[in-house]
Amino acid sequence: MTDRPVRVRFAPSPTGYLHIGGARTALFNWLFARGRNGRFILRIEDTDRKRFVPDSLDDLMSNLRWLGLQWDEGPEVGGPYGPYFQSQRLHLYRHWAHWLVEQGHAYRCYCSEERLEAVRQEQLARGDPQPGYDRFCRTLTAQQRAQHEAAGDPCVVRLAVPLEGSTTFHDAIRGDITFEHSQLKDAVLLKSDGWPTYHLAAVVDDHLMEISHIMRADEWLSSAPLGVLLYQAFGWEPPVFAHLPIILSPTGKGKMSKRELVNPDGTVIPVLVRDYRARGYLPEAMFNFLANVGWSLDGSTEVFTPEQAIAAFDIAGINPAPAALPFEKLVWLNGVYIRQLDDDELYRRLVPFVAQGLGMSEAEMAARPELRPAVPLIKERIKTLAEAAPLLSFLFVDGALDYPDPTELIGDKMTAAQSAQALAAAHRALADLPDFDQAAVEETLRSLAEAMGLKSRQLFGVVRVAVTGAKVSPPLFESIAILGRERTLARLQAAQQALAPLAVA
RNA sequence: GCCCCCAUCGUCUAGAGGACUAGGACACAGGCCUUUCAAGCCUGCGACAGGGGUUCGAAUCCCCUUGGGGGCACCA
Repeated sequence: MTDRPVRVRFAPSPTGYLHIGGARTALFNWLFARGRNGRFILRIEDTDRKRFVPDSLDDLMSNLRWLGLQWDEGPEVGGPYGPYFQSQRLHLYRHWAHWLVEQGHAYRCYCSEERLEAVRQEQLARGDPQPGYDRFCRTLTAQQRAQHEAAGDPCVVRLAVPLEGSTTFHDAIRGDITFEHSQLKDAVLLKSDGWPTYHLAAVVDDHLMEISHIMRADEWLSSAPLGVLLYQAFGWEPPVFAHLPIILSPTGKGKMSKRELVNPDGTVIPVLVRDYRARGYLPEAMFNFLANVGWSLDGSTEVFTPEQAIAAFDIAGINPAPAALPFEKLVWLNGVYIRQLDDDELYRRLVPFVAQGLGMSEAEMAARPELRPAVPLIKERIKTLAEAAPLLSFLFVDGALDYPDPTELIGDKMTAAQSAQALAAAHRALADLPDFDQAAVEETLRSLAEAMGLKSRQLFGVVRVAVTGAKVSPPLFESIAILGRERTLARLQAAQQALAPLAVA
C-alpha cells in the first residue's frame, strides 16, 4: 500500500474561511506530495447544504494560493479524477450506498427525527454512557420494510457496524489503534435528501481518486474505524492514515477557537488566513511558521525555505502531541522575512498597506516620492507590513505638525526655553544648507550640538519630536532628508511656537 | 458519562536505552552598540507531570495515576 503513487488531498468544506489549522493540514499534505513526486489534490466537500457559505470557496482557493500551496488537481485546474466537487458526484455515492445495502453492509432506516430525538432524550435521562442510534431499523422484517417503501417513507442509509469484535488500523503517526465495535454507531451514510455524509463521500472519493495517504486533523480519529469498516465492506484497499495533532489556543489551554482570540492585554490573535494576510504577514513567513507547528526541519533550524521543508518532510516525523499556536514566534519570523526582502520588493508589498493605513488609494501612494526612500529606514523596525503606516505618517503630512503635548518637545535635562533655542538654532543652520541631504543634515546638526554644548541625544531628541511628531521614529537625518527642507523648516518653526508658552513660565 | 489520542523549559521543538551536567528557537531579564526605537551581538533565566516497574543503565520501553485534547449528529 505504500508503493502506490503518492496522491494526497486537502478536502475542506465550503462552510467557512480558511482556518489556520486547515492551512497547516493543507501545507503538510502539499509538502508530502512535493517531496514524493506525488499529486496534491483539492477536493471540495460541499455536501452540507445548510452550512454552505457562498464566498468561502474563493477564500479557500485564494489563500491556499497565497501560501503557495497550488493544487495539481481540483477546482479551476481540473484533472483526470474529477469532478472535484462532491455536489457533482452524488450519483456515485447513491450507487455505492445502494450497493452496500444490497450486500448487507448497510440498511435503510426510516426513523423520524422525532423518534431519534426521543431516543436521545431517553438515553440522556438514563445517563446512558453510550448514547446513539438504537439500531431500531436494522432488524426490520422484510414486510415492515415493504410497508415503509410502499408508504414512501423517507429514509437514510446506515452502516451496519459488526456487533462484535473490533477494528484495528494503523496510523502513520501514532501506530496501531483499536476500537471495539461495541463502541461504534450505525452511522448515517446517505441522508434522507439523498446527499451523502462525510463518511461515505470521503471513502468513495478517496478510493476513486486513488488517494494514497490521508492526512487530516486529529478530530477524525474517532470516526476512522467507520472509514476502515467501509473500505472492508467495499473490498477496497484503504490508504495510509495519518491524523495530525490539532492546534491549541495560543495560551496552551483549550482548543483553537474558530473565531479570533483576544488576549487579556488586548492583542488580537487571528485564526483565519485572510486575517493574517490583511494584517501584513508575509506568505513566506506564514508558510515557514505553519511548517514548524507539529513538525520541525531538524530541531534547530527555525528559518527555512519551502525547498528545504519539502526535502526533509516525513510523516513519521510529525509530533503527535497537540500544540499551542506560538503566535509570538510568527511575529518574530515575519520580521525576519521582512528584513530578508530587498528594498524594491518590500516597497511593492508596502504600498497597499501604507496607503490603506493612511487613507489613500494605492495609486496615490505609488505617486508619492516619500515611501520608497523610507523603506530601508523602517525595514528592521517593522514586524508586519501594517506597522509601517504609523511609523511613516509624518512623511505624508503637508507642512507643519500639531503638537498635542508640547512638553514632548522639551529635551532631556533641558528647559523649555533651551529647547526652543535649540530648535531656532537648528532652523537657522538648516535653512541655508547648500545640499539638503542626509550627510549634510547630520554634519550640520552634530556640529550644532557641539557648538551649543548639548549632547547629541539632547539636540536630536528635540529635533526628532519637532520634525516627526514622535519620540520614536525612523533614523532622524534620513527622515529629514526625505521630508525636504521646506517641511522640515516649517515644523522646526511650529515647534518653537508650541514651546513658547512653556518657555515663558 | 463512555471511547480514542497525547504528555520535554511559559510557548514551539530536538531527543527513537548509554554521546543528556537534556540541545535549538520565541518570549523574558541583563549587557554591548547607539541620535530615539528597532536590528545585531553576548550572557542569563528556564523542562523530562507524579508513582511504580523492566534494565548494568531510562526523557527514551511497560503499567497506574494525574493533566490536556478530540469524538460520541440525517456537520464536516
